[in-house]
Amino acid sequence: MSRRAATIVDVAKRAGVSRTTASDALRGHGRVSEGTRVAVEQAAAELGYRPNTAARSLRAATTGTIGIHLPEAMTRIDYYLQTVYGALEQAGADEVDVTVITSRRLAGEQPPPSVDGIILLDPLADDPVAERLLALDLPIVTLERAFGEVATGVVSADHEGAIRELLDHLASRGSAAPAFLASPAVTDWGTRAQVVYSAWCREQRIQPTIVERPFGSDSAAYAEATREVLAARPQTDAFLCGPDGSAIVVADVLQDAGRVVGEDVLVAAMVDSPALAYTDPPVTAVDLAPRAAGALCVELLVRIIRGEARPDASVPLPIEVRYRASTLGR
Amino acid sequence: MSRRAATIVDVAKRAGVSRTTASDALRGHGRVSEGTRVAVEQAAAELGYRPNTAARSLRAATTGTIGIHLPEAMTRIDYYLQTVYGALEQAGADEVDVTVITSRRLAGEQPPPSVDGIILLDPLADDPVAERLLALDLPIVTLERAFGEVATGVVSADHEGAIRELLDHLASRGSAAPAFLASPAVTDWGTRAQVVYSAWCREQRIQPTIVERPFGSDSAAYAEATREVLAARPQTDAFLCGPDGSAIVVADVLQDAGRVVGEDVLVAAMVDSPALAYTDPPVTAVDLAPRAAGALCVELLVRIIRGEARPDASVPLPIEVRYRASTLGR
DNA sequence: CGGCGGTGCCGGATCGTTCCGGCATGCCGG
DNA sequence: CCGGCATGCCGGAACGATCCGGCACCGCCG
Repeated sequence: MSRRAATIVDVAKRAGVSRTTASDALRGHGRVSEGTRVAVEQAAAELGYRPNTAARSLRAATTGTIGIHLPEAMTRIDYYLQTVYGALEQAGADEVDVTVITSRRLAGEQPPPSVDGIILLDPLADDPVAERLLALDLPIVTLERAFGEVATGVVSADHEGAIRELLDHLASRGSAAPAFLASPAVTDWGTRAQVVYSAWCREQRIQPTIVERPFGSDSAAYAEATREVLAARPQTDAFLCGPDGSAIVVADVLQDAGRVVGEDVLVAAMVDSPALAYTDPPVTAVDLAPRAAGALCVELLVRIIRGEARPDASVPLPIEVRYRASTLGR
Repeated sequence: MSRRAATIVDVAKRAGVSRTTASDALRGHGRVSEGTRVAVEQAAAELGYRPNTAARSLRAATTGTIGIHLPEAMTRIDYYLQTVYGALEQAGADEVDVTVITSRRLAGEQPPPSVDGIILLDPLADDPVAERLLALDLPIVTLERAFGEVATGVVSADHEGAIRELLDHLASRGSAAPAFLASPAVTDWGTRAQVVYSAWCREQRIQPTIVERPFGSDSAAYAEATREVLAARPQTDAFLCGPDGSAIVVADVLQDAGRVVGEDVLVAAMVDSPALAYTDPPVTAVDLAPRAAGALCVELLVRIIRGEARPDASVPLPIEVRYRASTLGR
């Protein structure tokens, strides 16, 4: 804005040394006497010197920035937004910057942003953007889904275990016919959930009831799905709600239909959110620990970039069921 | 990862021209014959050439990246997360990258990320991070609050009008003693809300009832605040809920206390969210259009950076009250 | 035929930082 | 007194893309 920013040469001149010495002094490299170091530091402070990141990146062939991508449909889903913030916090601690790569950003002719590595949040099975990012030949960490062909770090949780825990819990609370409002199989998580539910029903010799709605559907779609289940299978005595935000709608529809949630019908959510603890009744849900998920992704990616972890390392994400009145009664 | 990335020189060699010609051909500058241009483009495609952003930035003294900062306490608040995503979407359209600057990122010794401009989301009155960013002497756009000393672009909504509309609405639905669960005066928005509520009460000759909780409080705090109001002023017949997420809690506490929301007590929220449309009853709220807010900030900042808008330009953000059963009855 | 303007292409320099190697200086031990 | 070595500092080069100015060539016109 005002005038040209100070460069290392300006600092060097002011301290009466060469640019090399100034650089060494500030960076703590090479051999520099104590007095010189102090003089350079003072000169830098006086000039408000800030190293030019572009020059540094050019020289170092590194950017100090990582990219994080989340599928288009997910930008309205609280879970993913939380994940991104978990990542941002960890990135602050690891001293790297984060550029969020939206699908739109990669749609045009523009070259992809230059980053040292990329995090893919639960990539959709056929996401063309994820494909393009994989092709960049950079260190990659994915949340949940490992790609077969390319070696990528993976952070993943034991969703199977959590979902089984929920289903067992519903059964132990007397449910004989739990229905499943499924998230489509376009995410690894969604796919695994469907597989687990089916397997569990088979083991329990229970007739499965699955109703599915597209990813990122609105509340109306979930309401309608609930009514569909009630109409088709009136004996349904529990709902396992997959999509983020669907449980509130399901509970609402059930109450309107005269059912008492927590008493004659149970509701459990596969994705916890702050709201679920304050609905009436509060809803049992799996805390997917999105903040931790984001943080772990960054941590792993940074270690891979720094060569401290194998590029195909795997990190577990602890998740937990929060039991609430919707499955426990009042 | 594999081998060295292709540079413009590699492209030039392969196309049998000089690096200048190659650059001109790809960039559409200078004078290049059609045949040469095609040859260069093909060579670039074959080599998977991607221009080095650092080098380009160094040369151009520009980064093609903007920073967006939101106060620490707000990273758990859906409204701001949505705003960030609105900004990201617009940034994709404007072909700029976005680095999210967390407070933590600026806490250490690390130099701030180099960006062409910065967006400050509703900066807290005394946020040291915001101060540091302002000192960078870059184009700045703020959401809501204009800083006196520094010329910054501003995107702002008519919150006063919206809050007055809510209060008038409550009064027209029979409320004689609306209480205000206030967000603290650490944001411009919070401050303006308190001023409007007080002024409105004075005009209506109504005794104001304000209860305030710190920014980013949890649900328990809002629940306790609600009970505090009920105890102190039992004649309270309406709640105006400031903090994002507080309305659900307030409504819940009121129901537990035997009040019927929408009938003998009204609830209105100053911040809409998807959940509010699906609580029981749905809650009247101001749609603050966070996505649009973020998009407008980016649009304005980009125009300022490109010299197409004055650095102290001001852009209005349209917001709207969504009327629902919590103030309309069933 | 000489000059002139246009076309197509190119070399050098530049952005700011960092690193490699080297040059003085001074000290010490043999 | 001299060789060896450590210390403190510095110049040149390199990272990759871009821009300025210039050069060679061609055709055309007077």
